[in-house]
Amino acid sequence: MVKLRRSRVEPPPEVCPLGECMSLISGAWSPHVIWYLRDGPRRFGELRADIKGVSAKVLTARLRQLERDGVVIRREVASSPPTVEYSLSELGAELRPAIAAIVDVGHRLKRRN
Amino acid sequence: MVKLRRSRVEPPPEVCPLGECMSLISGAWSPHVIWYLRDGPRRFGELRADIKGVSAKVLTARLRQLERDGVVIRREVASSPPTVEYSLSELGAELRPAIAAIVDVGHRLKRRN
DNA sequence: CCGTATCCATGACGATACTG
DNA sequence: CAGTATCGTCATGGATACGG
Repeated sequence: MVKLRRSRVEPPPEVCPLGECMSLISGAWSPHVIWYLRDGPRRFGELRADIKGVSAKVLTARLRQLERDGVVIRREVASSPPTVEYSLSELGAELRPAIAAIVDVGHRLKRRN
Repeated sequence: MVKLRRSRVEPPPEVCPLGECMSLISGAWSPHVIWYLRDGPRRFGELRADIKGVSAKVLTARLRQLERDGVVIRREVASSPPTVEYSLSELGAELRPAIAAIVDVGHRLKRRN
C-alpha cells in the first residue's frame, strides 16, 4: 500500500478514507495483476511473463499485499513440481471494470493529444 | 499514495500500455484531487483544505501533472487577490465513477474483515 | 492567495544471486 | 516452479522558508 504520510497536526477522522481504498491498487504493478487475472487463475510464472518488466521480488510483494487485502486468492497445487495458482476474489473481480474504465479514459486522452 | 514508476527498460510497444493509463491517477493524492473536484470547480486553497495532509508542493505538482494529462483544467480568475479555479475536464470527469467503484470495493472489503 | 525553492526521508522498485 | 536475500537507485512526498 502506498503510505499516506500524516502531517504533524493530527487530522480529524476522515469521513471517507479514500487513501485506504485507493491503496488496493497502489504500487506500480497491482493494476496489472488484477488485469491479467481477469479471465481466470494464473500461475506465478505466467503472471511474471504476462506482466513484462516486473521483477520476481516485486511481483511477490504485490501478490502478498493483494492477498492480505482480500483482492487475490493464493492456492497451492500439490503437483511435481509444485505450482501456485492466483485468482481474483469475488470482490477483487469488481475492481476490473474500474481499471478498464481508467484505461479507456487514458486511451482516449492519448488519442486526443 | 502509490506511485507508478516506469521501469527504466522501455517495454515493447505491442503491449497494452496499462501503466501509462494508470499513471493518470498515480501519486498519492491524484485520486483525492479528482474526488474533491467531482461536484464542480474548487480553488487551490479549498482543495488543500479538503485533502487533509497534503503539502502545497505536492498538491501543485499533482495538479500540474493532471493538467498536462488533460484531466484537470486550470483557470485563473482575475480578482483581488487573484484566485485560481481547478475543475475536471470532460474526460477527467469520467474517472470519477472508476474511483468511486474502487472506493466502494474498498469499503466492502474493510467491513468484511 | 497561490504558489516556488530547498533539503531531506522514505520506500518502491530492479538486478543479481541463491533456495526448497 | 516459485519464490527469498541483499544491495543499490531514484521518484515521491514532507517541512520549512520564501516569492509574486
